[in-house]
Amino acid sequence: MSLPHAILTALLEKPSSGLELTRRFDRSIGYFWSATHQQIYRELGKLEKAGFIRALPTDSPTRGRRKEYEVLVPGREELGRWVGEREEPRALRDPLMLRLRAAGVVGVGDDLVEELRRHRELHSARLAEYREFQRRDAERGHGTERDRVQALVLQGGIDLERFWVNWLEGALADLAGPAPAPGAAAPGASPPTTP
Amino acid sequence: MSLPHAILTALLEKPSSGLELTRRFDRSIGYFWSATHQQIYRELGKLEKAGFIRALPTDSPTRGRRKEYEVLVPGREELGRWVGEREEPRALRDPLMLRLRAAGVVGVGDDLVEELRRHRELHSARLAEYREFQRRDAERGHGTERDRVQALVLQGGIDLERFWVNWLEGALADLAGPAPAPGAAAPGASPPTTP
DNA sequence: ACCCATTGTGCAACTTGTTGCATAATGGGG
DNA sequence: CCCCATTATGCAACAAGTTGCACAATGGGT
Repeated sequence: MSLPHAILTALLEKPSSGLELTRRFDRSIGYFWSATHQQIYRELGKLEKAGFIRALPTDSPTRGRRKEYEVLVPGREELGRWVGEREEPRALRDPLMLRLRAAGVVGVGDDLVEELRRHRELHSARLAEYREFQRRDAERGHGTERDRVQALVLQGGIDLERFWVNWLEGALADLAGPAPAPGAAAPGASPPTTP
Repeated sequence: MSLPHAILTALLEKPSSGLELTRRFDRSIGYFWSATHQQIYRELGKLEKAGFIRALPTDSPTRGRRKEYEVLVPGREELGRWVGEREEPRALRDPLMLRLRAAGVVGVGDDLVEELRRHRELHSARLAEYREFQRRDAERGHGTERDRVQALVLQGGIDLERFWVNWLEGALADLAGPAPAPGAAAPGASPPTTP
């Protein structure tokens, strides 16, 4: 149950409309918690009904109309409670590693190697982007706890991207190196499982 | 749509029953793709209906009875197709970083610091465990492509755990260092958002 | 005045993942 | 022989996340 709390955090950092939140979830917050606009609108509805947030009062109807939300006291309290909770680290779920493992059984094809390269580039680009954010943040210095914490989280994002780039680099080197069978890549080594 | 392919991979590596699969998903495979037994049984049903796997023939009813599955040719083909697919890296979703960021707004409490320490220990323990696997695997050497690929994936797991340990280490140092306000930890710095 | 791309909100249907529970076979201990 | 813990499969209800689409306002271009 993290999405509502992600939204509360975002709204506390800066009151926003649904679309604005969506945009922010594509940037800073989205680096470690992604969400589609649908999820966000739905959750905003629930949070409002629960009395955790409210839409800034406005005249006229709301449909198709920008609606800005702010966090109410109970919302802030709920967030504080949640921050102190105990929760197990969530089990990793990564399709790329899974595909690599599958390739160990059915054979590593050129497509997969290409895909590994592509991912390396993507992660590399993101790493550069994050580094740029870090550079800009550094100029303003981190005085408040909030600044320091955000810097920590950003550092986490950077380290994580670095992990991916390094690991993919190693994987590509390993796959290209030890078995450069001339001609085409060797398909599965064992005969079909089924008679 | 990764779960069915994770199961196909596991079954190709070694034909198993539902419960066995569940166990294996708690170990090697589960390091990068977790699944509960419910998910697995449901998916086994679907895969069988789709003609990708079959239960080894047996007399007598099946209820409460061990049922072993093996992959059929179409299943292997489907897996091969999937391995070559193009897929975007999945957006990260990590509650711990989220909580830290939330703490930047509502204040970093002792509970959260304790939680960070706990996670560091957990990741540290897992790192040790993976290293042990690696040591054991190294003895048998990696001859086949399959062995080499599994070693790569394991290396990924290790690097990832190492990332966590290091980052948490840094975070704890940073939180403990720069602002050791005597007495209790300072709660939220700014006044409530709402009047 | 009209078109239309953009911004913004939202519903509905679907897939995926989780939780709690029910039920059947099996084999060892008293 | 019966109890019961363990192994094993499974249903049902729910929660979370995704996809596709619909619709309303706005503002610039022509």
